[in-house]
Amino acid sequence: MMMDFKLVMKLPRYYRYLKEQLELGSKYASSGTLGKLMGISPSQIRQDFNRLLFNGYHGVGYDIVGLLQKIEEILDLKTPKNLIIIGAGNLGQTLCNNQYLAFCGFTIKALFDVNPRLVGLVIKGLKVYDVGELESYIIRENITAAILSVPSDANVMMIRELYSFGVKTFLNFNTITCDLPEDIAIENVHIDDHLMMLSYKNKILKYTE
Amino acid sequence: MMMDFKLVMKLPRYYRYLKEQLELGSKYASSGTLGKLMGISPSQIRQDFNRLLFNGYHGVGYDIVGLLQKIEEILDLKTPKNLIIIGAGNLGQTLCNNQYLAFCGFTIKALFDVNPRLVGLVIKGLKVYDVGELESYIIRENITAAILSVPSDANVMMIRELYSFGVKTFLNFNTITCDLPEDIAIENVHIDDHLMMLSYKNKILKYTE
DNA sequence: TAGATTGTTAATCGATTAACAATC
DNA sequence: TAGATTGTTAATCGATTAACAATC
Repeated sequence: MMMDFKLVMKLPRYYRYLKEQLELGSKYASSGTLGKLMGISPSQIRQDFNRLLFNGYHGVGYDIVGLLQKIEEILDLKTPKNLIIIGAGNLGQTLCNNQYLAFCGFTIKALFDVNPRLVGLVIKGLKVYDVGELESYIIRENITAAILSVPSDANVMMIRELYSFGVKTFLNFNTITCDLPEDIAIENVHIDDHLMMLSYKNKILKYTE
Repeated sequence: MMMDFKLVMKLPRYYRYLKEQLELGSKYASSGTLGKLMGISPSQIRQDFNRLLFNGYHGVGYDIVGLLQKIEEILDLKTPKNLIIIGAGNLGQTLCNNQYLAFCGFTIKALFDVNPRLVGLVIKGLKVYDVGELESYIIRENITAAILSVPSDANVMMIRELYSFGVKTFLNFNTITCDLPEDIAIENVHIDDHLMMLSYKNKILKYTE
């Protein structure tokens, strides 16, 4: 069964709210209470969970743990995936601390950089290698995913190189304007878009008060 | 006239593609070519631009510069806004280099941190102040926006404090589960959601090849 | 049992697409 | 003029909401 992408895109948000409810001590979440928390209608929640083929209990609600597991399964969060971070600058170092990487099944194996001053360092227990060692390292350590935290002018070249070494899954922070191969899994974090929306929200706030 | 939020949310993406076309030397973009580039239908583009009250030229297309200006106006990108960064760690330092901040009208005025080792430093030409100086600085320098790059446990407290000093516009990188005041403009960057989607895309790629 | 909430069908709403006359 | 593309109306599609019998 192929899951509708638009539904899948909603799952991380559901996951966050459900996790919170669990941590607050709830065992079940009803579409009513969850809907109020998330600002969506109970109907929509029931429709969505139905499409996940996940059943609740009449008069009670949905089992939170089961639902979290269901989402973990769909998103494949519990399958281990070896990942490297390209670029050991500030952003790369920030990501070394990210707790969600491990939570989503990504194990950071190493950092890579072109800067000889950074190569050889150990950051948060992770070695920084020269990008020249990428190919052998990727094959040796079975790397399947990479985070790009390099300057934008080096970004696409780096993706192409990694792709040629067999890495096809990328978390990307730069705007990409050219075409990439079809068989790539790329997730883009568009900080620029967020800043534009921040500007808009700031404006609306200013004009409504 | 109130602009539909769902339409506004599409604008940053339109903006990126239009900017690219301009830089490649085009003066006009037709709904056909733009649609092919963006993977959406020409009809949808014409409908959207119509709703922006922006007219094209029959047989030619839409004036790119004019359209960019229209979007800049709606998103209020050209109004100067004074911003501070809370947290001078790796993420805070990364953001000091961000070119889009200035582009969206945000001027970084200073950094703030609790760590005495960082206070007093100058990073990318920006002074790092102690958080104790927040109130006076915000009033003196007319700060209206802040980026939160602090550990998640300090995040909400920091927002509340800044809010009490009059700052109501925030770029936030942590998951917030509690309620915040109504009159806040907050834009959340959910790295955790992106990582979950990356995991899903990785899975789909694996199963389709 | 009474109360609460699900599961599911049907109705509504909004967004996307199709179509084509109008226009440069 | 012929060709291209817009502007706009109508048709379609999908997602959201409403409603309520079924169920625990």
